Amino acid sequence: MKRQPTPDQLLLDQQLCFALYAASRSVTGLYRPLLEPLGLTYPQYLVMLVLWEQDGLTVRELGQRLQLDSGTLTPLLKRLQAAGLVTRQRRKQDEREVDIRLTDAGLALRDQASGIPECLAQCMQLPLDQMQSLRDELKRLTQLIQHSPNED
Amino acid sequence: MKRQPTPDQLLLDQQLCFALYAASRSVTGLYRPLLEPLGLTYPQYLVMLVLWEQDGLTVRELGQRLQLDSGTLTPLLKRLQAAGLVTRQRRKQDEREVDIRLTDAGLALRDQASGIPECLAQCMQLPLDQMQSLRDELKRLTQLIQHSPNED
DNA sequence: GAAAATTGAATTGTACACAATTTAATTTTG
DNA sequence: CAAAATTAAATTGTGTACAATTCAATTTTC
Repeated sequence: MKRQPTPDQLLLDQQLCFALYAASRSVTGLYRPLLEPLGLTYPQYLVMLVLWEQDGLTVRELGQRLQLDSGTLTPLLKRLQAAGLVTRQRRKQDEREVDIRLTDAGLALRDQASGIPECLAQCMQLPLDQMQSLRDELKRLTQLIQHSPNED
Repeated sequence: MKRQPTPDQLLLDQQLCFALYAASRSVTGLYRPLLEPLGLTYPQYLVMLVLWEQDGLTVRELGQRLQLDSGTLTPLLKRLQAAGLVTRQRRKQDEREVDIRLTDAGLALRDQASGIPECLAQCMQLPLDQMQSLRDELKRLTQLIQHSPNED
């Protein structure tokens, strides 16, 4: 009455998906103590990265950049607004769109954040070129998935 | 009065972390339609993978395997219990520990899930050897982070 | 140009993540 | 062996994710 063994493909350690999931949460965990002094969570930090790069985007444009929908972004942006880092305002040209803009405090935070990437590279103990090639492989994978027939 | 440009290291597309975060959510999205017929979410599927491999683990042991804490696992396991896939029972030897065991239905679900890994490999459009090497790089990264002095 | 379709945010509801606290059971120690 | 320390789950509270719906503002179409 011996139970069938689990086929190899269902073993946790074989799964690319779990390796991704675990690595992603691990790296987010590295950011936590670095972002805490800035009063940001990791997804909030991503939104700030986008805005530091290009200010005055709509919720939709932020969502395209980060692959997040309004159900995630709306409450997140309200928290950033409550923290005094961004403003939210309906656009004159099209009142359906909400313009997200950095406040002075939001822009100023960029200087405080500027050391984080280097600090993280240290924490990861991974040579720069390996980090870059891993990053590029992951970007390629994401592209493949999002342009595949299953995801549209 | 031109604003300072954002330094390269703060650009979203430079970030390994964002590549990881986006890839992880993308891949989870591929699972969603495959898991929906089984009535499982992706983290629930991971728990089932562990139990199919080794039944009768405690919450703590599951947490070690998946790197999740009881705050995440307790409600998730209650949902799996409500779905009739697992049982939760205090251990006789040590009543602090809760033993998680597959029901017959939980074990039977393994057969339904057996096609998923292959189906996913197809979806990802990535050669098997590349999937494996990417997986191993990610596992190495996770190891590095978890054994680094910052994470203990 | 008004009805119909589309679009962009917001809202609602479910399910993670994870820090922090609580509770109960077991171990360790004086 | 009893008080103190430790451990394992559960609970509480905050913040994502994301599907689905709603609502208001535009566009399209007849």
